[in-house]
Amino acid sequence: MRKLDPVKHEEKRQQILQAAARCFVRDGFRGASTSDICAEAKISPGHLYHYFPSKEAIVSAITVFGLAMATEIFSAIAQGPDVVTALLAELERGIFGGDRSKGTFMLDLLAESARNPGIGEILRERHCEIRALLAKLLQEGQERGQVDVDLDPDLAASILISFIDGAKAMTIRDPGLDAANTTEMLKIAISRFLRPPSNKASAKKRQHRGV
Amino acid sequence: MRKLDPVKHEEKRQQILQAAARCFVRDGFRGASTSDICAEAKISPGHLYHYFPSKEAIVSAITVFGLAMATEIFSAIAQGPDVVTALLAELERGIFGGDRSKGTFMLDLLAESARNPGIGEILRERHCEIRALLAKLLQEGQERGQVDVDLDPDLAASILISFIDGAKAMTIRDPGLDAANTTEMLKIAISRFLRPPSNKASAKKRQHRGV
Amino acid sequence: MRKLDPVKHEEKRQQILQAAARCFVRDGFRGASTSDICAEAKISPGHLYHYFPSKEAIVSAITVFGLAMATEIFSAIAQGPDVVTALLAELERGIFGGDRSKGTFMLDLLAESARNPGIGEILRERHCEIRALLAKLLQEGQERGQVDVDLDPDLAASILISFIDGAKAMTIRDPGLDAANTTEMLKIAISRFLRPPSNKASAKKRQHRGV
Amino acid sequence: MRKLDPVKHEEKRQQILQAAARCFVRDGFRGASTSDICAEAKISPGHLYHYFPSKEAIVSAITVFGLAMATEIFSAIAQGPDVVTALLAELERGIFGGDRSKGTFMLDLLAESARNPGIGEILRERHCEIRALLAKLLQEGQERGQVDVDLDPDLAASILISFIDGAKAMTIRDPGLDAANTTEMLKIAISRFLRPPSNKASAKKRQHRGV
DNA sequence: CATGAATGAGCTTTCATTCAT
DNA sequence: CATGAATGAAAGCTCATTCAT
Repeated sequence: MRKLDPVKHEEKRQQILQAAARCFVRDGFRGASTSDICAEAKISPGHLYHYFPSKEAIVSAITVFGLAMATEIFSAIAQGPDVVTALLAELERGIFGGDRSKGTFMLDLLAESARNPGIGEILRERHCEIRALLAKLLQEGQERGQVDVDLDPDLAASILISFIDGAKAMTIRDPGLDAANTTEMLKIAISRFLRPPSNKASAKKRQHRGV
Repeated sequence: MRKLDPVKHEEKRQQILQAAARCFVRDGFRGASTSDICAEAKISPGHLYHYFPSKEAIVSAITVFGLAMATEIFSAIAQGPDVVTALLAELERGIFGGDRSKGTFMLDLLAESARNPGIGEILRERHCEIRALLAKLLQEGQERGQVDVDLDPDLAASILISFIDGAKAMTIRDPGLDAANTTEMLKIAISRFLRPPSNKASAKKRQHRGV
Repeated sequence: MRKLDPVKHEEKRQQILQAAARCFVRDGFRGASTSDICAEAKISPGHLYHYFPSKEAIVSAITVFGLAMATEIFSAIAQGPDVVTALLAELERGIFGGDRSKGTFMLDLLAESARNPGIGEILRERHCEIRALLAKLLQEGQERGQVDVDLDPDLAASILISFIDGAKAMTIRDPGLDAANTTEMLKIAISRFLRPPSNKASAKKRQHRGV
Repeated sequence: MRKLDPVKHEEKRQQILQAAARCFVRDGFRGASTSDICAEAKISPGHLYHYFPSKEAIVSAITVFGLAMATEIFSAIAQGPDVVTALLAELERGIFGGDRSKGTFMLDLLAESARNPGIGEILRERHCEIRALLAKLLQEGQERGQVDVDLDPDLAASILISFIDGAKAMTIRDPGLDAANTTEMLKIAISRFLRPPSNKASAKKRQHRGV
């Protein structure tokens, strides 16, 4: 009669993780209790510990999951023809569109990562993946002449990711911001940042003059 | 009959606030308990409530204080000759220099602001001040021909602030980043963003083409 | 899958309620702490909140329970042949008999009701029930000629209940009172209050003279 | 310069006591804190202990004071021509008139007396005084033929006081009660209780028949 | 006389976790 | 697999009281 189906087990685990994600997005890692998660997942408190050894483990799993999704999104972006266009689509979709509390969740995750070594390590590992993806994209852009070859792809990727993180903060600091205008301005910033200088020589000169 | 030193009271209040700030920087708003704060401030648990009516009030006061400091820094920046230089100095000093946990604190504050209406309001009010300061700086830059006149100063200011927020996240995502290289790259990003297009006509064209 | 015994849950709830009742009787609503209740019920402090959402809820439940018992007692009284006899039996049993601290509990409940709106509402609702019961009893007495028909049953019932409340205060004011003598005297007071005037005409006259 | 005027000291003590009384009437003995009392009396917490060694002492003093007032009132009553009239005047004034929270205060005091030996003793002592006053009044009534001589004055006095206590409970149980109607009904109850039987012989018979 | 700073025990409540069934 | 009873530490906060000035 008993089913020790590992597939079902994993399925349930995922359901709980989804429920936990909703709680964390809503109330933050500290603000959401295991009780909240159990209620959201419609399971008993004891049962939660059948799938996860601790709340920390849930937080870790969510972190892994959340960043895996980010990686996926960036993978999808990588299909697009143009880095700038792709990044902006992501910015518009993920930050000004729909549920802004996901942005808050990311900030929460970052803050948690800075204090919780376990989470921190996960973040850093996954960040490297994402950065590598973006760096590769930039490199391809450089090869196609769309991106300034003077920019170190890894470092530029880090900066671009920081722009995305910052944009999440922006919606909190100033919720009244117009999405279209802001995206347009971000587009200018990013495209100017990446675009090769019109005059190749000027790039060198600019660095020397320190503008 | 004599009213005993309200100065001393304020002094102690500030001491407690400093202690609370250290706790919040270390453990976050949720992670730090009133007990922790009392221990750090070397006072008894009951005495804390002689100076603050609730933990929330302490969080508010810290938020006000922290953002007032940010405003001050930006006021100081405004003295410098050049927006870009000033912003970069701040980025280098505040983010890569010294105590990076202050960056984490800011992310915590942002996340808290998104969920705690009281804190949110404080943040938004102060953000407006800071943004206005920066916008004025940009406007002056535009008048001096240092900044692209096509950029809306308010919106550009918001974006620049988001870059600073993002940079704080960057140090968490990638603690190994070299400060000098990263600052240099940020300098490129910011200066390219703000710099007037070499050819004035091209600016107009850009808008028409919608690039 | 199986829904585990809601009967057991209710049983434990009742046990805790009994323990709380003992604490409240002993120390009053304010004087008894949740710790006291937990100790009396032999459960851990956290577990109390598995059964009741707050101390206030326990107070409410106890109030409901205590007044339900009072209603029952009055229902039982209503079986007796005679209002006066029944009331006196209750007075003797409940006030001078056994545990006088239950009287104190009732005074506590009354004082709490005056200040705590939630408890107040419960008291008033239940009081109406009890008063109605007693009023019906009086009406039947009037029909049988045992009770003065000039007395408004509702008002007279209120007065009789106030005599019972007052009797509880009496045992505190003067613990040395002899139960038999006092009951006898109360019997006189109540029976004279309710008994139809020997001369029917005099009743009318009394009202005209306003004595 | 320093005034160790014992008169002023006593004056201040009384002021504090008045303030404490207002707090206790409003919030009860347990519900009112020493802080509340200090705020109401406009003194500092430390200063309170210059006049009273503890909160308990304040409660005691208030108890003494409150019951002294009650004694005074009954002394005043004793001037009137008729016990029943006097009692009713007091009932109407003190219970249905003005501030009903004073009734709640009395119930609080009774409950406290049952649990706090110190307060209990004060109550019982003062109660004896009041009862004696009332008993004397009743005795005089008996001598004048206004009161049934078969009633033991002390016991009847106790019962009458219990009616007053009960009336205080009545206003809590049923705040909508009409003062005039209720007073009228109480008048009937009290006057019938005390009034000498129209036929002296019938009194004896009544007791034997057990009506 | 008077202030208000300071204490520390205790309050109600929450929470992550464990255990018996 | 699943429940929910049970725990105990810790949270934020209040309070009567003491002490230095």
